[in-house]
Amino acid sequence: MIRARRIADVAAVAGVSPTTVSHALSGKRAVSEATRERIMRAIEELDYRPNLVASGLRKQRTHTIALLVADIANPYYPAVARGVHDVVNADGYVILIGNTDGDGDAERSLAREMLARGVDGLIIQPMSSKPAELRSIVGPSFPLVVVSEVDQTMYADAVGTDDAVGIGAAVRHLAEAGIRDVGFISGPELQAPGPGPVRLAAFQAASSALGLPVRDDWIVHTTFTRDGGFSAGAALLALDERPRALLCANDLIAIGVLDAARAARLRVPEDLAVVGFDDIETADLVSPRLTTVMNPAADLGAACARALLRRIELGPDAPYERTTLHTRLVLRASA
Amino acid sequence: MIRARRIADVAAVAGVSPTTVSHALSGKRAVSEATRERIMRAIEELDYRPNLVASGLRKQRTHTIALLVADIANPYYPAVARGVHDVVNADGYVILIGNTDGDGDAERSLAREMLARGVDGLIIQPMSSKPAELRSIVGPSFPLVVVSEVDQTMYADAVGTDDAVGIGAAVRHLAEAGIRDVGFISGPELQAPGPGPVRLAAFQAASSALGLPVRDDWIVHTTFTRDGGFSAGAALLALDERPRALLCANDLIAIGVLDAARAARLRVPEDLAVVGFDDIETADLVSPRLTTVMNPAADLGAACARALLRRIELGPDAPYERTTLHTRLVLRASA
DNA sequence: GCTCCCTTGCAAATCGATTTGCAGTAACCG
DNA sequence: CGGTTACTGCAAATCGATTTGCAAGGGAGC
Repeated sequence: MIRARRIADVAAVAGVSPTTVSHALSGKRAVSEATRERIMRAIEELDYRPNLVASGLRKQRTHTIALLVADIANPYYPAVARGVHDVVNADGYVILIGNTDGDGDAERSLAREMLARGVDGLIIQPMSSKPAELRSIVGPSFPLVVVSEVDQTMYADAVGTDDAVGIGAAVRHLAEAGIRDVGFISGPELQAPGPGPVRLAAFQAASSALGLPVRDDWIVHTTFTRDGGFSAGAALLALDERPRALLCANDLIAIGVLDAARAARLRVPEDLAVVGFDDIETADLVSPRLTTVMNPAADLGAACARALLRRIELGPDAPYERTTLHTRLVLRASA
Repeated sequence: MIRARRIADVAAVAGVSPTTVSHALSGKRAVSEATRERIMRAIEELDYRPNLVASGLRKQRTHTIALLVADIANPYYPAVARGVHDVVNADGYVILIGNTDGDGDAERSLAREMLARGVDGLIIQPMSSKPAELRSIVGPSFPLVVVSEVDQTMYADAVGTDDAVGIGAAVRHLAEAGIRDVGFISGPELQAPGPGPVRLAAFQAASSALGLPVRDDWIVHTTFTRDGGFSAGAALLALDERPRALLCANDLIAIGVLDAARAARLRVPEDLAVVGFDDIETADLVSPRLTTVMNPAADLGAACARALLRRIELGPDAPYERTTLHTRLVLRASA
């Protein structure tokens, strides 16, 4: 087995010390043009690639960042991941990815797992952990970006979307169509500020602002999946008094509701209006095409990545910042 | 700033040497029950977590693997990634992910980038690089799993799907419905054995096996996207003699073809039958529901992960193995 | 010609965990 | 009671790159 090349091998071939090779590569100290030339030729010849594990140990910088999402197989997150990837890759970083399934223990243990591997920063959309907990896990000066609808700049840099704006537009749109009996299907019922509760609160706020009643029995929690939407939707549609419209905390739930409506032989939007959230690609492909709130996933990922790189560069003393991206209602056929 | 705890801190608190702490943790050498107890208490008290960068440097094992896909935002790959994730996570591994966009240079440079970070293995679905090239990059004894429709056990462990079986079933299905004029929309035209060319070849083989003509002007290449499918489909449908059915190298292309058919005011499947490949979730949601070849993405990811872990455990001397997963035709409404 | 500075290079310490060689103690046997 | 074995523990070397302290050599200035 051929051993990987070390910096010492390069130094030997070039006839200099490892120090000089390192300086030639990093530019931390001047190296004569002739020497640098010899070193570069040696590197070429040996196909030398610096060992980033050793370098990471010494420099305490691995050029690796961690991205923790609920479920990469959920259609919303890949776009986020891609946004992150493209921004950080351009700066020579690679991504360690983890799926938490929205579980608080998994979030915390994966965060620790990543930290132990010396990542330079962490991007996470916490579903069950509080930002303060995460901050205490990673330590006070570690680059941490949380995705959150509410301001978290007490604890970390934050990136989020103005979900309330999109939800408000959706409620207003329904009200203008004369629809007052609106239900809401949220995500799992959790303590921490995940997207479900935030969107639910926005729905309640928008409704009362318009003087619309909010019925507790028309507010249900389920998983962020098509199946979850189907069963929650079926339950609501089986009520004696059923809502005339359903707002859903994400598109998968909304698509499940479309299934449920079809199963209940209800016409959409005539009998039941359905509004989703996220505007995943599929939203434009289902029948009827889904009216939904557009959530800029790739932009969000890119913004997170930029916030993280900025923090890595600036160090821990600069004040935390929050970036807010905009949502908007996309009118299609389902409402 | 609070420094992270080192093994020396634990040793000091427990009143032993770092050696003993390491042995207590790894079990490589016996440690008396009393000592182990003290060490564990010290670890608890200090919230010590071993630095995996240092450990990785010494042991040459980072418990990190790399996964290189064409585009994580493409709906097929997240399922693969999830399958890989769940299998390796259970063994304490985390995943470094990279998007190659099917570009050969990106594949090779990302592979090197990952190697420099000391990953214990690499899973890749090469779109433009030959397995032999990849093997030469990673070195002869490095754990490498390639996803490929054709056997690659000359160079690496391989996992693939029997795409020809699914494509054959699709062609036969069309033939049985009396459809002989079939076109094929493949992926980008590349030298290496990506999924596009393989599926195209399977189509040609299946057609001639059934004595069906294959017209070159009904075979086109495009990107693996909905837009690609739309423009390629529109071009084919604008021909004077247009095909009666279109097989597509993936579902996104097929969905784009459905768009094109709608734009050309053709009925599907009456005027044009459309068959996709992959069976992504969206395939069941479009209108008409897409007939497609099911490609077991999560299973594929899991199989890759198992193959890689097996290779890591067995070492380089065991012969390369190939795992083949099965595709099958899913009949829905579009063909 | 002498001093001072600048350039360039090297030896050695460092990052944090692992592992090998060596040794001290206790227990056990005949 | 001498000798062997088993059990524990430590000091030091190691993984590979980076960085600091030191110094040699050459050139410039007076």
